[in-house]
Amino acid sequence: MVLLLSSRSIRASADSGTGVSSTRQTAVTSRSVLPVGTLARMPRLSEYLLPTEREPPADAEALSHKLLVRAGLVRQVGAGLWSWMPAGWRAHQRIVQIIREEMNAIGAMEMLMPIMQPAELWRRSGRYDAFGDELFKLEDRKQADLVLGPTSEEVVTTHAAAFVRSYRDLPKILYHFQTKERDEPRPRAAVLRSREFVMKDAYSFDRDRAGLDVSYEKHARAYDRIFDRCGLEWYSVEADVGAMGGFGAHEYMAPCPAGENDVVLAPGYAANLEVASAQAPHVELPPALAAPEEVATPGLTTIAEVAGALEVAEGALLKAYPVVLNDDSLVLAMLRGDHKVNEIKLGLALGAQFRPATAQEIEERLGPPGSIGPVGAQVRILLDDAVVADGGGYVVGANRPNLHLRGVVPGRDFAYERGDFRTVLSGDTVGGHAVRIEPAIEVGNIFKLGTRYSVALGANYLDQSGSSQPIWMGCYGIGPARIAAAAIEQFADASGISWPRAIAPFDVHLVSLGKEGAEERAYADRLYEELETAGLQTLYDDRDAGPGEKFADAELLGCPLRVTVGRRTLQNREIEVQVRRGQESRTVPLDGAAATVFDLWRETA
RNA sequence: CGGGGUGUGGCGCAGCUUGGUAGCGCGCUCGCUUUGGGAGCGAGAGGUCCCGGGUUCAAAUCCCGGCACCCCGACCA
Repeated sequence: MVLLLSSRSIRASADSGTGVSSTRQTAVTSRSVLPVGTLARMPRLSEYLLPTEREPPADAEALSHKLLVRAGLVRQVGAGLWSWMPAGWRAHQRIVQIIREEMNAIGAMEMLMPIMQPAELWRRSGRYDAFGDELFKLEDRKQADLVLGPTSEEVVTTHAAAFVRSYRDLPKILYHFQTKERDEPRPRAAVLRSREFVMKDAYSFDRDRAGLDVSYEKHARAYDRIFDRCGLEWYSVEADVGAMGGFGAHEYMAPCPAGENDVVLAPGYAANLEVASAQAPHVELPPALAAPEEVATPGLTTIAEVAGALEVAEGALLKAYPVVLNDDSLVLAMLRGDHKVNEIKLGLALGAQFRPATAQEIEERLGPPGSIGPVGAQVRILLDDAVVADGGGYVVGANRPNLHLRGVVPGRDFAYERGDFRTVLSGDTVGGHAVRIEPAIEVGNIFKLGTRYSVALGANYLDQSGSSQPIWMGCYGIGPARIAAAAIEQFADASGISWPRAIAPFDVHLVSLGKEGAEERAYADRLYEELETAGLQTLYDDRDAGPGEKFADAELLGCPLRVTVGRRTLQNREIEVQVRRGQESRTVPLDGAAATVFDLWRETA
């Protein structure tokens, strides 16, 4: 019953005040099928705009891109600019409604802030420059600087500064669904990464860090419910707090082939590859020598070449990664030859911003690039945790041309600090379990901002002792379009999309076979009314088209149930119901069909 | 920003090397037939060949410049 009610509330919001429904009503009325004044109904396909295509666009790569276009859900306007077609927008709106309900359930208040924002706010927060070229900038007729908001921290914090006076005004959670504008360097895969997209962004305001933790937890629970209700396969992972600083962050990831992030997974463990840590498998080392021994490696500069020539595992080499910090000091990061530097983790390990050293800096301070190493180097050395000192000897660069050293023992032959800054590899372990790494798309994130914006924009309150304190903030985003794309990626099959029930454009795709005026049509017309009355949002394919075309379109669009009214089953006073996910069909009696279909619908995923 | 690629009817493509008045499949319109897996026959409509300049008697085709879009990488709340 709860499901029924919620589906009705979605329908009401999806249909109110749209041009589509009024156009449809006019069309329907002119056909004298429904009396004037009847509640807006679900569409008949003969009157609906569902521009399906037999072939995907030539430039589409990702499955969700191909299917979104083929199923008539989106159309491209420009690079990273997409229109949602009516059926696609219905799916999007259902996702929005789920998010809205769960946000409201944690006491968040929906509002709306403008896309266009004064540049001044962004200058005050420091992000006018920090955001870089991704920020759309423009001028109005008075030459005042404006930006198109990629997000709304500045605006919402400004409001908080104006409205929050006392600790009694806190906590608060505000959110909106608003179009975001980002001049992405590389839009891709239709709505997966676009330059303009709708985002739900929420902002929490608390008295202190403990309060922020509570708001953050509320969002984490709301997000769990949102992604579950959307029918996605998902997990939350610890995330990099990034350039924005902050006190903690989680990303909500939906695994799918077109995903842009790599996620490291093991039982009880999930992390973005950017920050993941794991145990590396042991590597066989040649025995340590009494002292490092020079070995000629003429012309050999890569790990593979040196390892091959010396007949040792690549992991028995130590790779040197020289970086220069802000204070111009050079640090030599050393890790196993078979590992790769993770620059985000390296930054965390160094506790400082850095850049790779230039060839000239390497030459001047260490030796010839290609055979640099730690022994005798007069620089700070950071040794990766995966480099173990268990009696074996490593091969390292000698800081002289065409020479390496072997039998090298860290600690004995060079001093070092420890750090974890390598990129986790498939086959590494966490808690004894091998990790797997899979692509995923980020569908949402939660982020403890702290006081960065409140301090910059003067959002303070008076605490119980009457002293002024900055508000503690968190921000929480979700991209409905990405949820739609991820759902398509996760559940599509060879025939097309297979929507999770809760976010499908329609609940039922009703197909009537036989031409206009045939017996099947009369039964289908009646069933259409009954399905609507039962509370099922039904797309009725009443077109004068062949069965193959109708079935193909229904499976492409991917509503949870396809109901077919055709002569073959009608002979036995039955209709056919196909469950889209798995494509299993069954017949059900014509009498009471709507109720049976409703029950079947409730059982779908 | 680096590398690669593509722009020809609504969609997918051929034609370009070797210049000569633009073609195929699907879709669309009309008629008839057909109706449980993108059906058949017939008749049609629809194109500034991305834009600008140049060469030439003649440019989709050759040359120069530009724009747009896609893919890989870098970047990315």
